[in-house]
Amino acid sequence: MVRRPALRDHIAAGILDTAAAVLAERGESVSMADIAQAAGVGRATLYRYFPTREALLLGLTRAAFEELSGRIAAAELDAVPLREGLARAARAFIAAGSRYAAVVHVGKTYVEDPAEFDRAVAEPVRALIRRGVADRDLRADVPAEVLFEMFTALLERSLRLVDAGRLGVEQAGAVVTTTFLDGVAPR
Amino acid sequence: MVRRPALRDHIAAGILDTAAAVLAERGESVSMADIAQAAGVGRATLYRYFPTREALLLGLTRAAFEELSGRIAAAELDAVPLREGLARAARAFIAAGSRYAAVVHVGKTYVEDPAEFDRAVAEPVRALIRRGVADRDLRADVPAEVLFEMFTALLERSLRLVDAGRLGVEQAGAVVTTTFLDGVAPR
DNA sequence: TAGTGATGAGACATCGATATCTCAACATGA
DNA sequence: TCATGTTGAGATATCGATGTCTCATCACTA
Repeated sequence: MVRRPALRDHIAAGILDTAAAVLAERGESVSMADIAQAAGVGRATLYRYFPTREALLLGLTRAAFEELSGRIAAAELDAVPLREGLARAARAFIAAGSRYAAVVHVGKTYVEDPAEFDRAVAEPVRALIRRGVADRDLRADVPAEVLFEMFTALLERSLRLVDAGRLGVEQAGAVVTTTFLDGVAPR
Repeated sequence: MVRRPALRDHIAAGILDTAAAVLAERGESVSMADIAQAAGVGRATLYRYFPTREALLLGLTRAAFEELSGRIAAAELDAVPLREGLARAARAFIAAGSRYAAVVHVGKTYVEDPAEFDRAVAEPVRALIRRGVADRDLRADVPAEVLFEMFTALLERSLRLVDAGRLGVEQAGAVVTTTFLDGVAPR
């Protein structure tokens, strides 16, 4: 049985998806045995695809980076008004789902190139917020960095609610954007 | 040297404070050796005060519960307007500092009585938000549970910024309350 | 100063997780 | 059917962390 490389890649991707879901749900403490069981493969097989735990985490963050950087680039955040940009950014992260959630859990320990990750994923959102402050579309009494942290805080919590089935994908993006910009008190 | 029980308790409290700070900063993966070193005591001494890791985590969540439940009770959230209540709740959690942050990191795994913790700490805030929705002081197009999650998301992120020295204690409470209620776009 | 008790350092056993290896069973293609 | 290659299960070595123990040292007190 000369299994095609494509099939092998497909299986590896499936394992990564499962690993992302398990990591996002139960945190970094999940073992290789846990991941193998969740993915429905033997532990030895898991090691054939990812020779070390580190390799698996690197593959995971790599997949998240590729998904997120692509979506953020496609969102063209610098070409649309602030509100639309924030909505697009929120949808991009929420669409990445547990891939991004897993990276948040694990931290940037296993990101291959943290500077590149920051440049392609976080920085466009930061730039959008800085522009909002400069255009007086955002409060200037709080540093733009703090506004960025508040936005990602809402985003990450919404993502967890989506994964837990407590919030729809469509709603999540809207809740994040409107809460961030307008707050939850009726105007 | 017949050391007084009071002194022993004081040392134990100091160890818990250090453990809370280390856990809040580096997550649940910190070892007993890490905590002992951070607290400036020998590893054997640490085990004399807390015979197991579980005992230490239990002591930690217990201290956080006592601090938080006291502050929440004193805040009398049901006796003040919504905005003031949210501000008081935010200040209560921020004042607890790394004690609360550590519990967030560890989860409720080591909370002695999760139901009691919820009743005395989370539920008063939930009730405040439900009242806000009922009084039409808060948006009704999103479940109160989701509003609660957004509030705690902002709160926990602000707490981390305070611990990291990127936000002042006074500012943090104001940022959480105003962002949650009014958003960050100028009205 | 002598005695009591706490401390820190280090040795040690144990446990769980990572990582490696072998082997029997199985699926696919010739 | 046969050969090839993949898989799962289990045995094993290794490693780090937990938890236990001893002992020399030190601080405080009588």
